[in-house]
Amino acid sequence: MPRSSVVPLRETLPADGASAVACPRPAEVARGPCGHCDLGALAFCDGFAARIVSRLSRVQCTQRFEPHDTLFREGDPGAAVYSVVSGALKVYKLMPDGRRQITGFFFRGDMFGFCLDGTYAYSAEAITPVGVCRLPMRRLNELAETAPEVQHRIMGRMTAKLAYFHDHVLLLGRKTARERVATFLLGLAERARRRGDPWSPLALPMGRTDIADHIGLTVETVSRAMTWFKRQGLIDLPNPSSVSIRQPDALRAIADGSAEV
Amino acid sequence: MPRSSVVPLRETLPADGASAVACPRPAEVARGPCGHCDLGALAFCDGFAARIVSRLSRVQCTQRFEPHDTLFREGDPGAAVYSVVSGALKVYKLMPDGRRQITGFFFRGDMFGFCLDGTYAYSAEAITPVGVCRLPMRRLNELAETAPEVQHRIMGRMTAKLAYFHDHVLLLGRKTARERVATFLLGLAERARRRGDPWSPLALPMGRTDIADHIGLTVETVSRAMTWFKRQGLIDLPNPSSVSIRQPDALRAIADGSAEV
DNA sequence: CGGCCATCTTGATGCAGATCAACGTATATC
DNA sequence: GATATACGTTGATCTGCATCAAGATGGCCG
Repeated sequence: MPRSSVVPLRETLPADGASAVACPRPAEVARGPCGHCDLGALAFCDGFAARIVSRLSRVQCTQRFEPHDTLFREGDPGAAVYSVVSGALKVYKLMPDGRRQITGFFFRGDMFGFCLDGTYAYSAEAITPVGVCRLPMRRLNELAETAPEVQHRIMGRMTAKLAYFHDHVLLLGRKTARERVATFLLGLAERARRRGDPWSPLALPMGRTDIADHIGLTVETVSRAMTWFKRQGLIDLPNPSSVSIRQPDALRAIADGSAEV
Repeated sequence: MPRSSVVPLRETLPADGASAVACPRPAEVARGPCGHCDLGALAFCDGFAARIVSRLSRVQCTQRFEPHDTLFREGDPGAAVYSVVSGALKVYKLMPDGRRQITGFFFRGDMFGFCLDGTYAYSAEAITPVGVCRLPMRRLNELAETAPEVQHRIMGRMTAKLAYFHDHVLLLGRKTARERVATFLLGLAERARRRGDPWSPLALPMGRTDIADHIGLTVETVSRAMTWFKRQGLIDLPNPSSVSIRQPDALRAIADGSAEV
């Protein structure tokens, strides 16, 4: 049995922890399509007709969470989807003995929280301070009935997530440790680039343990792979939470499994 | 590097192989919501208004494939989604060196073929003789604009697939060989039960190599796990392509990682 | 400044599952 | 019925990564 991080199954923060500000209506954050966030083109509601934006704006609710806060837990009734406004968070499943699998990291512009049978199949926890835009699924469905573009956008986000899972399943099922780490780093860099964040040096807000629990390895193996890349001159590690990608092509070759090494 | 089945990267059948009958319009199969299949409540169009069913019926196209036929290949322009009418098929991704990851098996009532940027991110191949109902994505989107129930159903299928991936990623990232095989067998049985097929003895239309390439193991390890379950009296293997689940609870305990062994 | 704690890295060792190698078993072909 | 071919099972050995163990590094707080 692989070790994973073996979460002690202790109680984490209640989902409605004190640090979660409940739905402040005033537009306190900044400019954006609906006035509630500063995501611009990354916002879920970007490009929608004014009528739709205004209705979304009325049903949405902005929340903030601190590191280690739990947004919701596996098994909770799943009433809403979330759009990340700022910060980073992770979504994971636990096994009865504490083995953990992180099924996704989410950043500015990402959406998560889709669920089947009205129950979340996984838990969500903030990594850094996080701002989210919470959209009740019921309201979203109502709105979507008369606004095909809403449905279309939701489906687009879900399709992207499905594509990501196909890749990740290939990674977990068939790639070696170094291939996994290389793939992970390049994937993070690509996502940073797409949302307009610096991708080299690339920020690694999550710890080594989280990385390990995402790509099916142990902390030690992740660390060794990183050190090896560094010694090969493929990356630089100015500090544990950022990476400079020095030779993207070489890293890409490793990630694809086409490297000669 | 795990061995996987190392597909020789040879050319398989062209996607429009001779055996694929192109869109016979007459309702040749049997009774069903739209008259083109006999899926009943499993059909994509089940329960839709007559107007919708009739429009779906006009844009759909029934195809048949023989074992080893390729429906589409990774990188092909992705113009349609498929609903399985009969038979079994698999969807997979390849690495440049031939390592293969099967990302899903599909049976009667299942849908697949959702794709991002109009390009399939994976290949699809028939395992047994297969009948599918092909729905052009463009037409489906048009229809969905005025029929929220269509959008809603598509989203439901996608959400189910996302939930499956969360579970499968946990399996691949954190479960042992026996846990994986137990989980796989129970998952197949559950799906068979839901679609009204016999679940014990359970049919295994796919070979051991396919199973291995789905759950991230080698054929030998899959075989050994099965033999072990058999010796423990948890299952019976009347022949390689069917399993009788003798002790579902014990198997479930292993699958969950809560077994004492 | 110094001690503490969490996190990351590095080294030594062990083992689950991959690999290599036969050997059954079943279906197809002539 | 003999032969061939694909697939599944079983055994022996090897190895990549997990595990165990111990430093290094750095932020935080008294």
